[in-house]
Amino acid sequence: MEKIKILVVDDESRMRKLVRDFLVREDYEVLEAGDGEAALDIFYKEKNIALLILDVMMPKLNGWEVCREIRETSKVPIIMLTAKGDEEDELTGFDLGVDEYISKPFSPKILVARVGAILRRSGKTEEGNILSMGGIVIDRTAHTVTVDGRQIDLSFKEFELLTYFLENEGIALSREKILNHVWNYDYFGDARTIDTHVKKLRAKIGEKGEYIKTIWGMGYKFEVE
Amino acid sequence: MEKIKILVVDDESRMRKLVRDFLVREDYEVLEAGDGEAALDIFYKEKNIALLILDVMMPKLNGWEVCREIRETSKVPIIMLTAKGDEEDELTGFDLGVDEYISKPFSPKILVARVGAILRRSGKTEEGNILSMGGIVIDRTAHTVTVDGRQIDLSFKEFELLTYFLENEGIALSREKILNHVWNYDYFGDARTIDTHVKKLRAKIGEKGEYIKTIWGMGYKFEVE
DNA sequence: ATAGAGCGTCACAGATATTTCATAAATAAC
DNA sequence: GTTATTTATGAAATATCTGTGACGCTCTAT
Repeated sequence: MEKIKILVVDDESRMRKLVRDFLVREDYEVLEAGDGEAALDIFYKEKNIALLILDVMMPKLNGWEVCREIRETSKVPIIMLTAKGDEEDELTGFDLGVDEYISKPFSPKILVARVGAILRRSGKTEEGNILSMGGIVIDRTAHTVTVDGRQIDLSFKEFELLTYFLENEGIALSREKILNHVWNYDYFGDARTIDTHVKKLRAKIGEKGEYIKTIWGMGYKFEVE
Repeated sequence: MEKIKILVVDDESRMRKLVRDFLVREDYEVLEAGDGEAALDIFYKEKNIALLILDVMMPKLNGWEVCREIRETSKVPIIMLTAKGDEEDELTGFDLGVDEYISKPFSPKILVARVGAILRRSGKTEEGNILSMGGIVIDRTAHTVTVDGRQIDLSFKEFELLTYFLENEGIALSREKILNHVWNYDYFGDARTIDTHVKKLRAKIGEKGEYIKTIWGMGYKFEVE
């Protein structure tokens, strides 16, 4: 099983190292960025980053700016680090969609505990890695899918696509959005390739295929009635 | 739309009242319990409680015990209130599956912000992507429209057009303006096509079609009497 | 080397939406 | 009231989009 990836962004390498050490001890995989721009680069390039730890004070793009940018396209959990225990800052953060807020200096134990809690909550942790809806069960850890209890074989892309649909139940997804998430964000190909995968997916999940609805002129939507 | 229910548990009624006041102001529905047992009673009896706010120090069952009990059967978000800024307590809490941890004395603003953040995270709050007027509800996220609760099917253009109308309620819109916004800026066709779309829209939304008013010699206006 | 799976592309048919057009109805101006 | 202009309507003509099967490319296991 792959390790859970955490991106730590801080301009002080000493601080990054400190955080990294504690996280690595808990068996996370830690990526580092020294400023906001680098953070965005890594975030978009690297797939499956489970959590961001962002320092507020940084050159180029500060923590809030990175947060805002990321939130345009992703719901990845974000923990903010800030030097002051300033209440206003904290409020700004929650508005932007920050999940946690830890003020320096912090105890590493607290950091680790919060990281654990937040990952547990977002279902990205070893155990609770199951997505289930309308009789479709996706076990991300085992990389298996069952429909009404019967296991079905999906290719890698099909698996990713179905997962993306389940994660966004009830939300209309444009082809572009799907491409950006299931394929690489800089994928430069025919959007119609999605159609083909949707077709196969629908065929493989049988009657549940109806849950994948076509929104004419727009894209698709997964919806369980 | 029903209000979001929050259960506040604290043995000090003064504290409950304080918390309640701030939450009610944010339009949540607040239930109260004065001790752990009462909390469990209410939690199991009442349905759809979206969030628990638990004081740690309470008679009968304390906050940790209530939390453990609840976690046997539910993943409802839990915020813990504790008097001391004790780190050990906080760590205990995260292990038990506490979602947030606020130490007294706290600023009500922070409380409200965290409640908002946690509910947003758990997807219990309807995102602000809903336009509603005079019984017409447009959910941009799901790309659906309901009229008096009944869902209706709209084509892409119809959807865009209706959205544009709702966004500009009470404002007279020239055909040119409509073309520029709903169609492309460089659309190179007959403005009469709007008439056709308006006709269809009116037909599809039934009696509410009267809200789309014709302004003779000028264009249209969406207005709820 | 070969067969097979996965993936992306393409073309075509069928489905659906959009636009245009002719005509009827409504409104304003005189 | 009559005329000129504007809008509503239904139907027909276009345009656009999606579903589908086929094909080729790449990678992997044999």
